[in-house]
Amino acid sequence: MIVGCIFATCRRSNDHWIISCSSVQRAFWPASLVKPEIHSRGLLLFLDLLIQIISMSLTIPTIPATHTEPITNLTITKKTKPNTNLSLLHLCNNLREATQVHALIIKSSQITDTYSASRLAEFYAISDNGSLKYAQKVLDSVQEPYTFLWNAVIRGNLIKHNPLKTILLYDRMLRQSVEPDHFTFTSLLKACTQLPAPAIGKQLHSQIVKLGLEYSPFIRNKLIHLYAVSGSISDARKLFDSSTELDIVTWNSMLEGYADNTDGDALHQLFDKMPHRDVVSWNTMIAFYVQVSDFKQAIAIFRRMQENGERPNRVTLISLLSAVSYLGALAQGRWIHAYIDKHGIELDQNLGSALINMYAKCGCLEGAVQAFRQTIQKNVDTWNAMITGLATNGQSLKALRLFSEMECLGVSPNAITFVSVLNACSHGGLVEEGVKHFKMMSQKYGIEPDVTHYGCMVDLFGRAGLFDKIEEIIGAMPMKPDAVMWKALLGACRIHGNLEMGQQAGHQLIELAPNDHASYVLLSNLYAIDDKWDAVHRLRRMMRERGIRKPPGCSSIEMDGVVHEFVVGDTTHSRKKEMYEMLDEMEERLMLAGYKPDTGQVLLHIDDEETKQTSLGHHSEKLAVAFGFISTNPGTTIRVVKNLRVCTDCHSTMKLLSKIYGRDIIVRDSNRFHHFRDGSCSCLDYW
DNA sequence: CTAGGGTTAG
Repeated sequence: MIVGCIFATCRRSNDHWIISCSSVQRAFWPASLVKPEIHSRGLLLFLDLLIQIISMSLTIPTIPATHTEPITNLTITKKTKPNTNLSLLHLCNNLREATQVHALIIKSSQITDTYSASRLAEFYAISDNGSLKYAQKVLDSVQEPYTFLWNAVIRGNLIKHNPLKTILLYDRMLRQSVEPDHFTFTSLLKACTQLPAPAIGKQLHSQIVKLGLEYSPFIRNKLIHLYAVSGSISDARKLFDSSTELDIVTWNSMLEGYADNTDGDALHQLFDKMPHRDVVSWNTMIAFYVQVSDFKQAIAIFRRMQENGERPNRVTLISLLSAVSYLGALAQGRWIHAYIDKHGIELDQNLGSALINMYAKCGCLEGAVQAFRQTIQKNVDTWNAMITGLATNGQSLKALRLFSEMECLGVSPNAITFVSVLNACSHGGLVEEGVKHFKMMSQKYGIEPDVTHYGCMVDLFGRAGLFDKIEEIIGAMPMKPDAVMWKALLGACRIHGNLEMGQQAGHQLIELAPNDHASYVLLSNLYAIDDKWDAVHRLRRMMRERGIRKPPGCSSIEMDGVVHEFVVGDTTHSRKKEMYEMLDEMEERLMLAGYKPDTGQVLLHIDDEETKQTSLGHHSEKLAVAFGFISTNPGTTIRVVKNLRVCTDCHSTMKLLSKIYGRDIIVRDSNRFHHFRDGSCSCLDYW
């Protein structure tokens, strides 16, 4: 694109460059190349010209293609006052280069010019190759900094996630009698929202009113957002209602306020009233329903979004994948993956991790591996998602192998990585590996274990029945055990029949999580194994008195993109008759295979042995599997998601069923995955 | 002369 003529001379006057060449030589614009005369002044001028052209501060004359005459003189004019140094700033690729330009600006005394200083400070503050330290230096070095300069540094601190500094800078700005404008306040209010510091926000609001800036739509939207998400939803609404012109951001800010306050009714009302909706509006709705665990509604909103012709973006897809993961709705998850591929959406680290996580939560490791491969730019989150996926799906050794691979590639693990790795060890019964990695995290990577890591160790030792090790680790850790840890211990005591320690753990757990039904149920299960029915009844009574109810067991299975849910003894499904026939057949074949019902964990106080059995036989996961059997071709993998932990009877039943019917059955319970195949389970009968 | 708003996984 750059042009001129062969052996030209380059002259520069105040606001333009002239390239001239002798009339003998023909110059073509814009095809031929420029070769300036090699004398130093001409060369320098020419380089200057090139830089200006690259930084686009020049107006280059266009010459029609029909022009065939030789050109002897070209005049290139400047768009604005030429400022080579500042133009260079935008060509800087790293901080070193920027400081060199900074030096040029100082050398040429340009730094005393407030405009140049501002642009320099802005570059340091905002750009990726910048440095807040240098921005601050520029601010400090200028005799009389003015609003723009302050705004640049303030905004820089906000962008680089330093909201507190942002507000402190504002204080200094006022002391130096620099008047803030609406740009200043938008940054400041955002800082207040991030902190959050609603009280400071209120003070700012009054200053905004004093300065007459309250009618700026930017400021108003930020204020609404701040009030809405920091608990003053009515104040937000007041501002919203008093606004004369509402733009889409105003609506979305208010919408997000209701979402944050989990006020679904107000949210929906507002959403329905919106004159226009954009992708953010829809995303807010979807994220809200994911947040309140109404995943079906989240997907329903997405359907509506599509009907309205709004194209989903990355955020939409991530929220949606999260909903699909919870539901275990693999077909819908696959649809999203196909959508991503079809629209050429690149798997960035977030979307990639969300996709890996979705496949893993649906018990589909092949999909997870594919998504992992497809994510080109992997970060620690990508690796974590894959390691977690392998660990939760019972592929402990593969998880550990992947961890080593990650280390080899020089990716630094973080605290979450170690949660996954330790989980892999505990689920796989790899005590030594677990201990090794537990030590590694602080010794090699300087990551201090938190309560979740200690919890993993309790799980690890608990599974192996090493109760003295557990006491050791609980005694040595610098924090108090949390509910998760007590649950892990209680689980271990149940498996190994350690009534005494289990009792202790159970009571600690009930004290720590008195409103969690699982606390009572786990302890009750422990008692039930030992036939301590008195204790079981006491716990039941305690639950009743405290108004704590065990939610009904509920299992779901996805069929042709529809999620079917079943509860114990469900009789509402349209194919109920076939299902119950299938259940009878299953029971018959189970009996033939030598199955004996395990009634030990029927929590309900049912005396009649036969009723106990029926109640067991109709546990929701069995219904879901029966439905799966009658709805799919032989050999198809059955994937079930359960809201509670699977009981021992269902567990042994599933093992047998997988063998009898020659089917892989994958059950995700509230705690982990069970891949049943050919009579055994990936959890190795420990959960 | 210059700039700016809302949504994101594990």
